[in-house]
Formats: sequence, C-alpha cells, structure tokens
Amino acid sequence: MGTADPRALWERVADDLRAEINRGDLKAGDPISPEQELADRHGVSRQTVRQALQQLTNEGLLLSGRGRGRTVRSQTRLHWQLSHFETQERHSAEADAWSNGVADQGRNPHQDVTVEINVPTPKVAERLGLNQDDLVVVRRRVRYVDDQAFQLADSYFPESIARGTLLMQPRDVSVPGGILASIGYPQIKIVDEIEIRMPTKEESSKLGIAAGTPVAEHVRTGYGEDGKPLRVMITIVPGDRHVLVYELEAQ
Amino acid sequence: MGTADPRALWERVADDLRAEINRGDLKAGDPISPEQELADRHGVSRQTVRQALQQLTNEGLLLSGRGRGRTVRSQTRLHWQLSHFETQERHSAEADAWSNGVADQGRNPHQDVTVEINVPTPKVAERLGLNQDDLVVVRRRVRYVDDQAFQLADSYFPESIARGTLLMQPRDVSVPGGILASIGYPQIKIVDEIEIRMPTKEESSKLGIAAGTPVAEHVRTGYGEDGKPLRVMITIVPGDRHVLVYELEAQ
DNA sequence: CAGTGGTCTAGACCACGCT
DNA sequence: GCGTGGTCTAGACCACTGG
Repeated sequence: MGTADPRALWERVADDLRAEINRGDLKAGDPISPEQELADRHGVSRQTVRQALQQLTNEGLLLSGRGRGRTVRSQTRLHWQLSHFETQERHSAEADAWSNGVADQGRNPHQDVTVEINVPTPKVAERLGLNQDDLVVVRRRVRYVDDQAFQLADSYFPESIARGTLLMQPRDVSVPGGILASIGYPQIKIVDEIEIRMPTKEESSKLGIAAGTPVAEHVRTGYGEDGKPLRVMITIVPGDRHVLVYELEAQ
Repeated sequence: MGTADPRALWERVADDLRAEINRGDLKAGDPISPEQELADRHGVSRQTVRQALQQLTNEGLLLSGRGRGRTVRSQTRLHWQLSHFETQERHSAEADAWSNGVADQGRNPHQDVTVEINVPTPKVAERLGLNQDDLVVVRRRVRYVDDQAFQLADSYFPESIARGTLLMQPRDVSVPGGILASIGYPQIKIVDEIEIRMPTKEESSKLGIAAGTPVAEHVRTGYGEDGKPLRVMITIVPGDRHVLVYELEAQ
C-alpha cells in the first residue's frame, strides 16, 4: 500500500521547493510560504519543514531572518580579474587594480587599511621563506563595494623590505607600476593558490556571510628578480559575490 | 542569576567542539562522543546537540554516517595546476595535463569518457558564440584519483570543428601538443572563470560530496588564432579535495 | 500587536554497521 | 542484537520585524 518513495519527508518538501525555484515559479526575492503553512500543505510537522528549508538554505538557495520571513536568494557576481600584474596598469594611475576593476563594472569601491608588524603565521612564513622569529609587515584591507564588505585582503611583507617605506602607511596607497616596484622590488612572477571551503565563524561575521555561502581563500605569492618571495596576499572571497577570472595567452 | 551568555545552547555546544578541534585535542579521524553522551554532558536535549553537530558538519569539520558514528574530517588537497596550456607539454606525451599533474603527486589517476552530440546550454552557446539551433560535441569526463571520483569535466566543441575527428572518440585520447592543435585549431588564448558555490543535488551524488563541502565551477574557454572560441570546458571541483594553482610570469 | 522564524524539549521509531 | 545516527511529532516559549 505504501507509496514506496524512498525519500524522507523533509527531502520531498525540499525537492518540491527546489523545483519551483529551478522552474522559475519562484524568482529571486520572492517570499516563501510560512513554515506553518508549508507544514499544513504537506501534512508534516513544522520541524520537518524546517529541516527542508535548512537544507535549501545550505545549498545557497534561500535567505531567512527572524520576523522577516524567508525569500529566494539572488546572486549577481562581480568579476575579479586576477591575471593582470600590478605592472600592467591599464588605468591612469591612482587606484589599484581591484578598485579599477570594480569601478569598471559600475560599482563603487573603497577600502579600509590597517598596518601592523607581527610574527608570521606558519602559512605565511613558509611562503616568504622566513623563520618564526623574523617579522612581517601586515597590511590588512577590508574591501567594500557599494558600502557592503566584500573581501578581506591581507598582504604580508618581510619587515626587512617594508621598513621605512610607503608600505608602512596605514592608508590606501597606490602608485603606477605597483608599490613594490616603486621601492625597488619589482615582481616578476606570481603564484596563486585557491582553496574552496566554508567560512570560519570569524570570517562570516566580518563579511556578513549568509549561511550556505562558501568562500575562496586566494593566496598570492609574488617573487622578485632574484627569485625570492616578496609578498604574500591572502584574500577571503565570499563565493556568492564573485567570479574569479584568469586570462592566459600563449607565448 | 542567569549567566547572560547571549549564545544559544546549541551554539555553545558547537563552540566547545570547534575549539577542541582547532586546539588539536580532536584530530582528523578521531571519533566524536555519541549524541546522547554530549546531550547528558551539556545538560541539553539530543535535538539541541544535533543542531550543533549539524552546524559543524556544514562548516566542513565533521563527517557523519548512520551506524558509523561521527568523526573529525581530514583534508589533504591535490594541487591542480591551471596555468599551463596544452601546448606546453612537460611530459613525454601519452597522458593529458591533468593526469600528469596527479601522477606527479604520487596518486593514481584515470578517467571515463563519454561523447554525445547535443544542443548547447545557454551558458555554453554564449561562450562559443553559437545559436540555440547549432550543435555541440560534448566530451563528458569523470576523473578519478585512486578510484575515488574527483572531478566532472565536460568539454564542448562546435560540431563544425569536431565532426569526424579524434574528438568524437569516446575514450581517453591525447596527443602531444593537444588534440585541438592536432586537428588544425591551436588555442592561443584561454579565459578561466571560477565560481564558488554549493553543489547541486546531482553533483553531490555523482561525486560523493559530503554535506558542508562547496565546489568550484571552473569554466575554461579556449580561443583560436582567428580569435574565435574553439572549446568550453566546465569542470566541477569539490573544494575539499583540491587547491587550484596559477603561475603567472611577467612578460 | 500579530505573525514570523529561532530555540528547545521529551519521546518515539527506524535504518544501518558492527561484532 | 546493540549502539549509532536519521527521521518525525506535538507542543511550548522566545525574539524580531512589520504594520
């Protein structure tokens, strides 16, 4: 007699709603029926409905909030062009590559910068070829687009290179050709490592990341003319707001 | 006389366990106490503990399974070098760039290939500059490492280019310099777009992706000497198994 | 203030993996 | 068979948002 549907009750509810979203019956921004109503309609308890909604939220399809109800999540992503060196400035000057890229897409960028001197984490020390008792200058940037926090971008420089230079200025400095080049250390090679993972609690709160949103941890190591590492930049990139872009040309 | 801890009960349980993991008291592979035991220890109900464990699972910290108990998740990632063109073969020949990269890291790669002719999805049509009534040849590959499914990599070619060539062979073909070059269409430029998101239900089941694991959708478009697109490759990359790597050299 | 989602409990039964 | 996690219910109260 049973219908022999192997899916759990909550999974059927989730599948129903997911199908409505994929089909376009529910569009970005549309409100979802209240939990109690969904429970009545499917003949299940409210907790079961909540499990279904939880699942869809984890898939990045829904947003929720106390008192506000649930809505279908929208995603428009900003393109982040990563294959241009700082030395290949396409713009007049002034702003850095990131700001220019954002402005090109009709959005309004700005960044907050703080500078500190610290001991390197193992991850940074390894990439800069430093010991634990060496020091690094850390430039921590929070990058905003249209006044929403968009990225955490922390740059690490060996203290021996950064001491007494522009790099110690706790503000948004930029010079044509790149800061490192301007102080005598041009970068000739870059290695990017991209890791995909869920955000830590701290990252979630700093960036206002919704549940069900993964991040990319983008680690860029820059090397100088003598082949030694000059800089490590670690950027935390919320997945729902970005597309990372690389353009590669045959030589 | 409340303790005035603003955190919910489940959040305290989660924070406790997360701290144990970060501190190293619980290492990869270690079992977590059973739900009932955690409930008793913290003086909360089993459902509350389950909510905490659910959260940590979504953060990618735990694995679970019926009857098996829960364990701390480990993560060793394979490096995937993406900045080398097919024309820049470093290896004797035979295998493709991906297989070589995997073998270099002491692992054992293989791939299953199927070929079909189909109408392009809008995403593919846009990048190949095709209309909806044009046809594409699709090479679908499931890539395995040590017999575990690792990536879904689908390549799309305009039917006009692929017809009657090696590209129609439903097996793991590879030639020095790349297949496209061997049939008269060398790629001179590549554009990669990387999107970070949660997997669809289908991707999760095909790749055996655990809850709380994001994916990268890597879209590589290859252009020929006349500047026209030749190929789109869409790869679904489980985040817990990969690090994407790009090396960029100054010109 | 009404309605929403968020938290929490107590208890039940089921499905799976192991020994 | 026993212990584990997975599913599900019914009911309660709280916290926030909006009219």
